[in-house]
Amino acid sequence: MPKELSPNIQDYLKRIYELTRDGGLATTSELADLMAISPASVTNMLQKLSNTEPPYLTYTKHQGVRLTEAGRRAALKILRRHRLLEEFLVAKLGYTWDEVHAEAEILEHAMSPLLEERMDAVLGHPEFDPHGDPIPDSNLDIPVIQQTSLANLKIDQGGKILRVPHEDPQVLRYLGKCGMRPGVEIKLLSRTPYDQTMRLLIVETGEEVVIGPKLGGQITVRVG
Amino acid sequence: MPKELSPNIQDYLKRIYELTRDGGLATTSELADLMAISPASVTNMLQKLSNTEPPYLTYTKHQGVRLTEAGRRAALKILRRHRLLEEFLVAKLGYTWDEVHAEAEILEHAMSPLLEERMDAVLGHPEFDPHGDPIPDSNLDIPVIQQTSLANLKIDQGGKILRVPHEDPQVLRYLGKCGMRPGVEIKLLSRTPYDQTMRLLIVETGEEVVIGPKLGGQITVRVG
DNA sequence: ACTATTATTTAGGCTTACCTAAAAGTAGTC
DNA sequence: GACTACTTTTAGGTAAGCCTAAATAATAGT
Repeated sequence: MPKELSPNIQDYLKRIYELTRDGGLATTSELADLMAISPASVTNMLQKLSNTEPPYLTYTKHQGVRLTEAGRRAALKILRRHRLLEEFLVAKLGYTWDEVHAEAEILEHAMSPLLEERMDAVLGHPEFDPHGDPIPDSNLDIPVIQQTSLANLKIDQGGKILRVPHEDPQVLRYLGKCGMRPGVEIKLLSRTPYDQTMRLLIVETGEEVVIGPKLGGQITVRVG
Repeated sequence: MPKELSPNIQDYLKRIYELTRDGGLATTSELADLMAISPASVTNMLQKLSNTEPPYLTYTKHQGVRLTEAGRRAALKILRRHRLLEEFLVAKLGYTWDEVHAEAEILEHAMSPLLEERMDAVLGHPEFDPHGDPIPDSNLDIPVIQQTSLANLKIDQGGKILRVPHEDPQVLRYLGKCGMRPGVEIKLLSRTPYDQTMRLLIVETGEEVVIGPKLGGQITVRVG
């Protein structure tokens, strides 16, 4: 019986999950940065979490960490709550997509299994949150969709925006105002040679949008 | 600018508020009992909370505590969140009145002012929670209603149940099954001489209910 | 009024999770 | 291969909030 993890630990696991989605390792300083705490504190916690039974992560000194299966499941559990909450806040309480992240970040740790279940039910078991991020189902399975980064689009290629996985409210408000929301059809008009800045057409409105490569690189689309 | 109080401290203040609603003092052991922690821990916290600037309570060694105005306001803030949450869970997420207390107890500490405001709005600024307890408004004013304990009813006197302020799910399920819910009209049929057990008529259904003096003493009614 | 019981406080410790400062390891450049 | 710069770890410390055990104050019974 895995005992109840502290909110702190849940946060560490969630962050590590996010940092290692590419299959690589997460480093001490990446984590320290992301969580706005000192590297020393991170080292301590990583050591602790790799010496539990079962261990939540595999940790190699000076190299980095990755989650074990136990760690991954714990991370997905929180991620499910987080994304369900975001969807709930938008769908039922009139939040905008830039307001939900910070709120969910706190509420996710105060959420009982019953509440999770009820929210899931009244939302009709949603598959995606307001940013288009997939919500793991109650078995922690994640819907898989064929997707690619906006940065991979070819000139004149169109697609539908799937995910805008930013957390910064300012960024989200800006993107929202441009029409860069999940579900929106876009087409790549041109790309500047040197810095890869993209000029896009919002198909519905005919509006044109300019997006830098850094912002655009994280937005994912389904081409076609 | 009063700094952000920790969940722990908020809980202490809320408990003390509840214990001193009769105007008296709360004692160390009452608090220790209620919070299921040792008396020594309570003493520590009481000393701490009476030495802040501003102090949240006035504490006299070996006598007891009561809240200051700052303490009372902090307590009401939490109480508002707690009761709004209870109402929200019942009205919007299909909870029963015996399930909401424990859930709200945790969520109340994770609730932002924005969330409080949105819940209040979608509920239409409710005045009472599912147990009939009054919800302080956003100025922390509490609706006043003329009420008396069920224990004060005279034989053959009728009234409408206003509050059933129990927390124990078992008790609430029992009372609910009997029809003892806020809003229900009842009439006192008889009272046993020695222990004051009450026999009541649920007016709507014509059903009869027997309630001990301890349970009944906490239920409040509006007579007439 | 005195003693037994009960309630409360003091004293000293533990755990979690953070910190800073100093030591040690890793990597890139000459 | 050695020097510098950077990252990471170790060591030692702090604050919150809980604990137990021992000391002290209040209360109640005779």
